Amino acid sequence: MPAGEAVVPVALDRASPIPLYFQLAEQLAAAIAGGQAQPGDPFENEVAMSERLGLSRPTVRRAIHHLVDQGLLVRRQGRGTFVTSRRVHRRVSKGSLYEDLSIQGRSPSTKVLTRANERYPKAAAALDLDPDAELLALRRLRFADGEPLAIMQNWLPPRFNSITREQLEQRGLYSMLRDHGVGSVVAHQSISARLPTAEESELLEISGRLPVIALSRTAFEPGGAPVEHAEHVYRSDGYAIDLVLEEN
Amino acid sequence: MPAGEAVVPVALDRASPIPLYFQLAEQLAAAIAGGQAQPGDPFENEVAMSERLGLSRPTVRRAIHHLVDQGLLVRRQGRGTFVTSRRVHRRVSKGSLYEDLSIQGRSPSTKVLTRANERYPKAAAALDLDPDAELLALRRLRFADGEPLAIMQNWLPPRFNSITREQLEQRGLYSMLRDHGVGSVVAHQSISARLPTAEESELLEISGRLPVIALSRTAFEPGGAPVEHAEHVYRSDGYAIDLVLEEN
DNA sequence: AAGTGGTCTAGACCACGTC
DNA sequence: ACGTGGTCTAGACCACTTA
Repeated sequence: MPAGEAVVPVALDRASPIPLYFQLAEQLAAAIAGGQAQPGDPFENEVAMSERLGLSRPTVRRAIHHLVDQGLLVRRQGRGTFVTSRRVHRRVSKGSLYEDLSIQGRSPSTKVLTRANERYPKAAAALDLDPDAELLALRRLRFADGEPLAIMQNWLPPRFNSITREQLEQRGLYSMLRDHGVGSVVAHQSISARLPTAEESELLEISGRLPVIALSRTAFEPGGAPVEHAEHVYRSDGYAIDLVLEEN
Repeated sequence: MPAGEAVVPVALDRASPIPLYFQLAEQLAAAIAGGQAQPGDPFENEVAMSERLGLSRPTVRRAIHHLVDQGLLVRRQGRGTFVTSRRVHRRVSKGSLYEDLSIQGRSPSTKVLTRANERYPKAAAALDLDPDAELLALRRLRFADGEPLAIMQNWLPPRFNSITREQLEQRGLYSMLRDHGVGSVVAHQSISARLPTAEESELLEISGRLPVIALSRTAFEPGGAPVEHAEHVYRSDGYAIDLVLEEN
């Protein structure tokens, strides 16, 4: 048994409605994030852990598997389980979809330009609606430290009509969608580049020949129902869209 | 029992080294891909399936969970399991990292411009090597239907020095890495836009004021070892980088 | 009330890598 | 030979949805 083996103290609450495997996974993740288990350290093996915690081995396996999915742990058959190098963690990166801009250390803010019902056949088609259907159209300007950064246009099906300007300013679009029962989504996103239109140049305060990043996205609920169509335009100077991807 | 319930014929080989849950998952996925189970169709419930196939319920659960991860199935507690709308499938999209350009219907080809050992402190730093370390540097030009599309520059640690020009032309970089024992990777990728340099304009045959998409990427093995640093430049007219993302 | 997925147990045997 | 993770079983009980 190596001296550096990470044995994480865990407190389980069997009365809690939170599943045991999830309680365990969260506490192990916290130990890794907190540095109690360093990258490269061997992790306690699952048989020992199940005995120590009074859990069955499949339950412990499930918790560990959860962390492997997030990139926090690596398992090597015949060798053991190890803490991953920090930069392989995919845990945070899932959020990259809606905070995909690198505004690190800058204070972000959003201004709602318009909130209206309008027709836009292209978005309606993406949302599986009649081309003439009225959509909820949102147009927002995104700032970092007071400088304009992006124009965000979103079109939503009529079922989201109850979303107000004030709610958007305060809480963001995807927080609102959650209130409407939208849990997880899968989005198809397309990124390109072009020169800005006159209107875009004005809103983004672009003077010279700076190109913009154009992002088009349609998001779907797991069942396949379209949730949102977005067309965003970003300034390209000093900003980039960061992604964490995996390939198997 | 609804009439449209999808009951997929499955043939399992218990003598095969391929795990049962994986055999089952593959055959169910094939049935969905082949249209035997249509989007929205209710799927056979797991208890019935385990009895029909002579498998334990956890094994069947594991196969189904595998397909849920790929976005092929959705499960609703108390209701059942359903085939997902086609566009929510994440199954294929994993490959988006290395074929992330939409060259649909166009025949791609690659020309190796240079293959050399050189120093490039920025890439060396990304690869956790000494700034003065010699790296394997690859410079390739990517075509679609004979038109130049992208300049691809990659830097790799010395352990990949055995990769030759000929292998690259024929089989692509990531196929080579696989031969060197690199299975899955996690990549941090940054996408921006700018105007091309004179050299880039020439190589990509850009005449006017067309911006380019600049992509920077560093890929890591699960254990955290850096595998590759890439800096790619794409023409932005008519081309876009397509991604499938998820948010939970 | 009935049927579905969600969780959990307590074992078993196998495959792989290291000593 | 030993220890590791990988697979699999045959049950059990709970939570949620629909009728």
